[in-house]
Amino acid sequence: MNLFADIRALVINSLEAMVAEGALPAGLEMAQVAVEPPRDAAHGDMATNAAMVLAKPSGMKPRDIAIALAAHLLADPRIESADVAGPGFLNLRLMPEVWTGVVTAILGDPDYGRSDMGAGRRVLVEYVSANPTGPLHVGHTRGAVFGDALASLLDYAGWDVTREYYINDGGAQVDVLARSVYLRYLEAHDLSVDWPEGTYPGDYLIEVGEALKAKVGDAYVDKDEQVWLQDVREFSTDAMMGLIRADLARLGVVMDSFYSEKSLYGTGLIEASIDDLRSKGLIYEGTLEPPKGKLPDDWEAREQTLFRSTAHGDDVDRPVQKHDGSWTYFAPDIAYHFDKIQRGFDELIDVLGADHGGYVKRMKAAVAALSDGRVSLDVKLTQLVKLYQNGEPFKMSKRAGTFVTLADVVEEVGADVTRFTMLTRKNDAPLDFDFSKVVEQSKDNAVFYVQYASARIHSVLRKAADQGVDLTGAPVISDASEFAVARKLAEWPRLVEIAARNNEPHRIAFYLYELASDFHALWNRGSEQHGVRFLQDGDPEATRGKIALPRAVFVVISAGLGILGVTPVEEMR
RNA sequence: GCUCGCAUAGCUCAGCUGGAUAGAGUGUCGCCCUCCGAAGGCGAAGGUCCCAGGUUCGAAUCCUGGUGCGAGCACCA
Repeated sequence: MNLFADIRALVINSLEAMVAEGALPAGLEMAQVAVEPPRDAAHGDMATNAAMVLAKPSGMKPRDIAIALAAHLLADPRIESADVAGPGFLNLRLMPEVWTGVVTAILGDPDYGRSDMGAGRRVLVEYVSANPTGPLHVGHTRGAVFGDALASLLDYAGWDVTREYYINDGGAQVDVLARSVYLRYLEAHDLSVDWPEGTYPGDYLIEVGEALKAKVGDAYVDKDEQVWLQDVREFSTDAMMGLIRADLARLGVVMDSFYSEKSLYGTGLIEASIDDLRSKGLIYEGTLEPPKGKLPDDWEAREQTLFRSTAHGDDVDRPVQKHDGSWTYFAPDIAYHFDKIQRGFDELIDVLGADHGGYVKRMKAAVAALSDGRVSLDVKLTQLVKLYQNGEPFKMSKRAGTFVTLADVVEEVGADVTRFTMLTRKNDAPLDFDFSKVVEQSKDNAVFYVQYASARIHSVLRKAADQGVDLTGAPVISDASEFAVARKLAEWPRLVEIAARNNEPHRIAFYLYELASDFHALWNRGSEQHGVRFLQDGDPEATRGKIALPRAVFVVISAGLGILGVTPVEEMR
């Protein structure tokens, strides 16, 4: 059930009835008619802009439309009052039974809030996709949490979701990794080595070097690179992906698939994707203009194979082949997205770090060209995470190879706290992550505040059960603070759709905070008004009616936290 | 120089498809525990929604032009 959708349908039906009886002209576009929660609760339960939206196309005054519409709406048993206000808003107040009905509906439907908005369309969410050269760090963590929650959100809203990790195992950085592991391998043989610029001296490679020794013995000692590079490269990337999978597991992130860049080579897929573009007249040999502003010292005009990305909104055309004929990094990316399209996805979402912002236009151009505009690509950029400890910037060691890892963060504060906290900011806003703050038990900390509501609900239900109360009763609500909670619960399905439409899972986190706030207010109301307390001493039947509402709150908190990948707690520790 | 993102209360941030008197936390100042978990609640004060134009019944939101901050700008990924 979606109360806002139901009432909107009622408004539309009423408007159509007005058309039928000649009170409104035929052929009006109703898409802009909205039914929303009013900003100010004093205005009522819901408001519609129908009269204002239709005033111009119908050539009528907003108030006249609103008054006529109000008369129709009042005939519905759910509508208690309909008042014209402001420039032509129609403020609706719903009958108390409607809110009781919302609570009843939630208790009868564990999937309350799920939507079919996605209509089963297939969406691929690509996220993390960190280079397989080391463990995941904080920046990756945000991308992992965001992408995972977004994927869950879209699933909840009716999309057919695939979660995928693109392994950049085809480029030069993997050679660097292999050489670094080789040096650790030599060290494992007690040989002393130099660490040249541009290698990865991280401690996490020590055991990889030792593992390599265990596998091949001294077969690669004092041998030319061409002997061992290919094998060590494969061995190392496998080891790194093992680390990364373990990191993802710590966070509770489970991918549906890992897609290897290397697997693109030798299959003809790169060639096929470029040929596809060529057949559309979008590939040509040419020379790029030098970049404006500061000119690189070694810049010189070179003829390259270029993709005419400007035909699809990019600023300049992009090279897909270097001057020497080898592919640029962009070519396998085109091929990878070509493959996504061929696998039949209707929508693509790439979650990238903000430092990849310059890459967005060309990739959108490629997807638009390859799919002839049929497949959409939305690129979500996650901004930096700044670490703090007690309000002070958290000092990271500058020593090469050491940084704050995902594992460090999760070990320090836990996966639930990490996930929720990283979703309390919009993806494109920088995030301050204070190790002390995020585990603090105060309402300043959204994770705690929401979990506290969950714990209180369980506390009440435990006590009720101890008193022998049947926990399955129908709701009995009457106080304003109870209706406030019910109204907030009614917004849940609508909120899910808004969040999904915008690909913005942070809205779920903010909603849960608001719901928790209304719940805590209700809780305290019980201090003054014993009649609204959940536990009605010596009256099991009354308690039964009162605990229905917190049970419904928990259904929604549980669903919301589920989307964020956070487990609701039953008690605070 | 160009592109993208951001700019909202002292501070940290929300703000839906354009909607009414722009919200929350924090901080400041008042209240509220004989009572289900006070780890909480209620209230007060606090605003040039960066600036200037434009679109329209209506703009924090959309458009144009500025300002400031961040990120990125051929042959690396």
